Formats: sequence, C-alpha cells, structure tokens
Amino acid sequence: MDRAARPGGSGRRARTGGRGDKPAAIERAACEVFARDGYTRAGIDAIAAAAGASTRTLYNHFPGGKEELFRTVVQWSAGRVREAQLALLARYLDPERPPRAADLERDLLALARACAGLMAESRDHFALVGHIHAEAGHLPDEVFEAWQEAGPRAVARGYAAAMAALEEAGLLDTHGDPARAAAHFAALTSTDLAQRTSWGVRPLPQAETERLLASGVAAFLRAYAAGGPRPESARG
Amino acid sequence: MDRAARPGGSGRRARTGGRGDKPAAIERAACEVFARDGYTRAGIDAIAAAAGASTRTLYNHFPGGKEELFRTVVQWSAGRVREAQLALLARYLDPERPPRAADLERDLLALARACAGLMAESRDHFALVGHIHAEAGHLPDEVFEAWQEAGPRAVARGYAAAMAALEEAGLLDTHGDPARAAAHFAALTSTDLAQRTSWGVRPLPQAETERLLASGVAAFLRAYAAGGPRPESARG
DNA sequence: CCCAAAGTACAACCATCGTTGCACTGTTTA
DNA sequence: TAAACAGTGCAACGATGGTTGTACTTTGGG
Repeated sequence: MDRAARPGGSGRRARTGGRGDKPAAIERAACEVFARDGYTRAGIDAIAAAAGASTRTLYNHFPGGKEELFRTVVQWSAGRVREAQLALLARYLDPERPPRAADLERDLLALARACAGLMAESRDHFALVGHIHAEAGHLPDEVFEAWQEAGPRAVARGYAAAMAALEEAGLLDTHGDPARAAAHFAALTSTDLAQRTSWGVRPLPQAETERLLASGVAAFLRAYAAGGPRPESARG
Repeated sequence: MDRAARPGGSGRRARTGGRGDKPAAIERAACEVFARDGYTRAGIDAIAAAAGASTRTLYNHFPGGKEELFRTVVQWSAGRVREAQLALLARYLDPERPPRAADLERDLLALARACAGLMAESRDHFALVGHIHAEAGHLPDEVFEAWQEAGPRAVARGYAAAMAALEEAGLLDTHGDPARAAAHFAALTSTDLAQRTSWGVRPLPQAETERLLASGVAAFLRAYAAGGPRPESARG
C-alpha cells in the first residue's frame, strides 16, 4: 500500500527515480505473469525479468515474496477494474437521469458493449480472476474474501442500485429483487462472454461478441422490462 | 483408453485382480487430486497415494506420465458428466412428450434442480473444469478442443435440440435461435450457480440455491415463453 | 568527496517434484 | 516348478524454483 508517501522525501523525487518506479513496474509485471501462468506456475524470475528488475530488488520491495506479491496484485487489479466498471455504469445508467423507455435497450446495450470492451482491455485482470476461482480452495479464506469484497461484490452492489433506480423510474420490473435482476443481467452478458473466451484468454470474433451481447440484452429486457411496450428486438 | 479389453485374458479375470483395478483406481484418484489442486500443483506422489498404488505402478500404466494422466482424466470425466447431463435432459424434457404449458415451468425447474444436484455430486469434475479454463492458455489446443467437444459442446447441442422441440410444441419462442436460448437457460441457472460456488469448491446454502434456480427459471420463461399466458411466477 | 540508498549480478542453499532403474514379492498360468 | 507378470519400496538423478547473502555499481545530495 501507500507507495506514494514514504519517508525520505518531501516530494522532490521521492523514490520514483530516473528509470521509473520499480515497485510499480514489479506490480504490473506480476499482474501479467500471474494472469498468464497462475500462482503456482508463475516464476519469480519471470516476474522480475518482465519488470526489468533483478530478483533481489523484488524481494527488497516485497519481503513477503511470492505470496505477498500475489495478494498485492489481486487487490490492486480488483480495485482498478472495479472503479472502471462502476465508472461505465455511472456513465451509461446515470441514476440521476434515467433514459426514456424507448432508449433503455440502446443504453443497456451500450453498457454491455463497454463492459465487453473493458474485458478485452483488462485481459490480464480477468485471466487473473479465472485463476483465483480455480485456486479458491488453496487461497486463505481472508484473501478470497478480501478480493470478493473489493471486486465482484462491490460491482454487484452498484448494478443492483442501478436496477433499483431503473425500477423507480418505471422502466424495469425487478420482481422484488434488484440484486437478482443485476445478477441476471451480468449472467446474460458478461458471464456468458467470459466463459466463452476462457476469461479473456481465448479470442472471440467481433461479430459473435456483438450477437452475444445484443441477444443477451434483448432477453434481459423481455424478462425484466416494465409491463409497458415490448422492446424493439422482441419482434419476431 | 480401452482398458477393458487387453491381451492375455479371454475374460476370466483379465487384470482386474484381487485388490481391485489399479488403472481405474489411479484414474479416480487422479481426478480427485487434479480437481483439488490443478495440474501444476498436483503431485504424482499424491495421486499414487490416493490410489493406494506406488509411483512405479502409475508409470507402468500411464507411460506418458502426468500429462497423459491429465488428458485421460479430462476426457473420462467429461464423458461421464456429459452422459449424466444428457440423461437428465432426456428425463425432464423428453422431446417425444413435451409437457403441457402449465407444467413447463415445473419441468424446467426440476431439470435445473437435477443439474444442480449433479453439480454437487460431481464436485470433482466441475472443479476440474475450473482448472481447465484457468489453464486454457497452457493446454495444447487439441486437448482443449477435444475436451470442449466431448463435454460442453455436446451438452449444448442437446439443450439446443430440446429448446427447438419445445418451440415446435408451441411452448417456447426461441426468437430464431434455439442454441442461444439454451445458452441463456444455462447462464440463468447453472452458470450463475457455478460462479457463486467457484465451480463446486465453495458451498452455498440450500435455500440460496433454491431461490437462485427458481428465479433463474422464472426469468428464462419471461424471456422465452411462447406468447400465451405468463408463467405463474410472473405475478408481480 | 563521501555517504546513503537503490539497484544489480552472482552464487549458493534447500526443497520439491517428475521420472527412471533395480531388486524384490507375490500370484497366476503353463 | 518355472515362467510371466502385476505390484511395491527405495534410491537416485536432473531440473526447477523460491529465497537469501554478498559484494559491486550507480545515483543524488550534503
């Protein structure tokens, strides 16, 4: 944590010296390597090499070794992506200004597309998530809990709130459970996509992605749109 | 493969000797250990010990070592569970005798429950699936392909056919894509459950499972039921 | 100039692990 | 009884990999 503020410098140059911030470089590299190889297969040497640092420097900054590095990276990555996801949510489903009914599908689709785009950008993060799930049985409970709280659960709460707001605006009928509706929206868009691409590892053609998202949003609206008129894509 | 028919015995006792079939025991044990630990973390010694065999015996039956053992176990497990899933599908959604409209939700829910039960029984298999996804980048493409063909894709085809049959019977409107409808059914029931339990590794209270399945089936029917009367659970 | 801090290269230690060879023990079959 | 064979215990090899100590270089500031 708090790598920004450290003893020694009142800000002049701190330790972000000439050739860049080593600890940050190590974290980035560790994220890449852990994402690609998983905890067990990932090698300290590979991480250090990817960071352009020596093994010794790595241990100087992360005395806890591989384990501390993994915990740090997981929390860091989860936080980063959570913020990005919540930002997208706020951008496409601003609770202050709910869309008109006719625009709901368009906005949800834009949101789903943006999430898919984020997934493609944050390939490393989502690959890491896959490894976290796979190794769930070997992670200390507190680490798993901390990750879930910092990442998925926080995002889920955000989506639940957005669904509740849409219901408030008369656009959705969540059938009494906004959180469930949010989970179903995720299942019909992100989750399916994640599984098909093995958490961002295997590519999926653009056209297929598009169809997947469109049909997911359409199905969601058929299941959760408020009583009124059916969405456009329900024809036929 | 073909462990049943081997040279040497015309069937009397073959090699399934007094203390049980070693190769089968090794496969079972390997499935357990690979499921629990993943490919990299799993140890040959641990597998041999769990099978009640010596390391040497293991290598006598699987000269390809760890890799061959993994490939064998993946195919074996995928085949077993695929058959079980298709059997459940045939039992609860017999294409020959589609249910009456009023019973559709009941039958789908029974199917989803049965699948969840199978997931709980085949904990090892689904944990293995998690590891396969996580290690997708390190598996030879042919292995990954073979697994997907022997498992998920075969099941998906079965579900798509079932959805088409239900549409034929006038019970569903798949909106032109039975395969997509099948994927959405899976996403709203199994997939969501799988993620919540980290592929069967982490437990989920019975009541929560039940609510998850019921709401998933209900949402699916709201999205895909044929024009007629809304399902019972759609009452606000 | 000297010091302190950060970084590096190198080597070594220790543990784990996949794999193999070997000698030995049973049990079945000819 | 001897041959054949499944199985075992044991030791060893080679490789990998996490970790640490040490001595050396670089950089910036008093």
